[in-house]
Amino acid sequence: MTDALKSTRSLNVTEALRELLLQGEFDPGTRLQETWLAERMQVSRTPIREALRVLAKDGLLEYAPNKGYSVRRFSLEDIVSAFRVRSVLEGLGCRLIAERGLSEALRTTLQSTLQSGENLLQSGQLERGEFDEWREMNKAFHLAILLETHNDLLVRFAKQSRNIPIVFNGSFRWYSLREFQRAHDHHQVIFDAMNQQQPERADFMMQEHVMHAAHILKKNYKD
Amino acid sequence: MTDALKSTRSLNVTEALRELLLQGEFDPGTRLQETWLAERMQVSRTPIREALRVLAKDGLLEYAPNKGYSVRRFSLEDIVSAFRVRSVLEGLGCRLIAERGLSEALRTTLQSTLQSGENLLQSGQLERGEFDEWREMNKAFHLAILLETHNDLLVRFAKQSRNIPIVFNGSFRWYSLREFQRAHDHHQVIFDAMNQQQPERADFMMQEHVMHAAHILKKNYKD
DNA sequence: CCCCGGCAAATTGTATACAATCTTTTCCTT
DNA sequence: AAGGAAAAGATTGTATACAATTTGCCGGGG
Repeated sequence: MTDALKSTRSLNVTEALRELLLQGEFDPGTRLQETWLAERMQVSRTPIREALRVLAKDGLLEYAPNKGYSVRRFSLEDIVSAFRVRSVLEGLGCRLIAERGLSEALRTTLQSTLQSGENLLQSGQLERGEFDEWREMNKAFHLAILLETHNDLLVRFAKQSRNIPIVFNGSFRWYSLREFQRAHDHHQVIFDAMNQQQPERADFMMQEHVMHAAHILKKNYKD
Repeated sequence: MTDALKSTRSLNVTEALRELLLQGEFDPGTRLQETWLAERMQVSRTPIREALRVLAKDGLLEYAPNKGYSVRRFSLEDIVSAFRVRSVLEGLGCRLIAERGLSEALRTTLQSTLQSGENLLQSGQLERGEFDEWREMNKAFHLAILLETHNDLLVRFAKQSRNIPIVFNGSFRWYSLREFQRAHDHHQVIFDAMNQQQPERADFMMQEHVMHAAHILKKNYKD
């Protein structure tokens, strides 16, 4: 029996709370009281406390001994800094893949995501605010590269660097068709560079790609 | 009164346990039972559980719901991968500093650590296995650069990437005088590159510096 | 001999009681 | 009225009791 999806209240609460924080449900600076959360989540303080500690370690909450947890405030500078870190991490991922060459499996996966991107751009749906498919495609592209590196720490850090409210699911809300096209071009060049075993080019273009997203966010984000 | 150093049992246990793990006190794969740890640490299971969860998030322990925690096994490949990640992170740190130029404070700090390195190389103490001062100097050099970036995520990731047993305090045990000299040369070049605002060179040399340490470890580490 | 229910022991997960610390209010002093 | 100790309340930290789940063991059936 495939029971690999077993869980506990503590883990469930952690993910539920994370989602709330990423959605911006709580204003920055808000103090999160354990009893209040426990009541809201319909569990005791024990799993709440474990969740809070984990989320603080993830940088979403701030903690002071004997005083409790509060929602972290992310300045625009914090967010851009996080993008910069992510850019070198994902850049390294591309470099590692390019050095050893694309596996058949990864080539197939990436070509599939590129095709999805192509289709989405043709359909014109992207102008009507239907971002979900694009988001999914984009996530698949970036994650496939990361996983293929087989570098646990790289994957962990790259994932963690996206755990930021408002930004967590991409800044596509501000993308024009032109921007989607540019992102798609980036994806294609990155694929091409890895496919031709050009580590430097793959690394550089991925950094460019990530930092361009940061640039767009910087232009539109009002704090 | 300076009571900024207040703490809790949970935090103390976390750091104590982390230290034990980094020192290799427990064999990889060992299951860490809460009651056993609680007895050994002279506290109840509550702070133990919080510590275990944090250390699992740090990658030092593995966790399975309803089954508990066990000591993670680090293969040589895992360790080298972690070095590669750290190299690009610290490389980015140097790049950022070099781009904006050295602050007077950082220049002073780094020159001080370089002087310490010079003195240690002259004294010949390094051959007698007195690594503590070198370790301290090295840590000060790397940390000063990271902190000056004011990039929280970068600092957090770079610190976290060193949380690996056996390696956590440098692989100086295998350094010959020649190796210490080379490391010192690297430090000087990195400083020079940042001082002359040469981001590319600073980044590259820091990566070289970190990966050279990985190379030495790879040669000597028996698993 | 193997397998596999199922009971018993051990271990983790959760709730709750109690202790320690922090925060707020009160009320006295100046 | 301002300041500040001291008590009352609220909140976090820790221990422990209880529940749920897993693990080990035993015996019966194939």
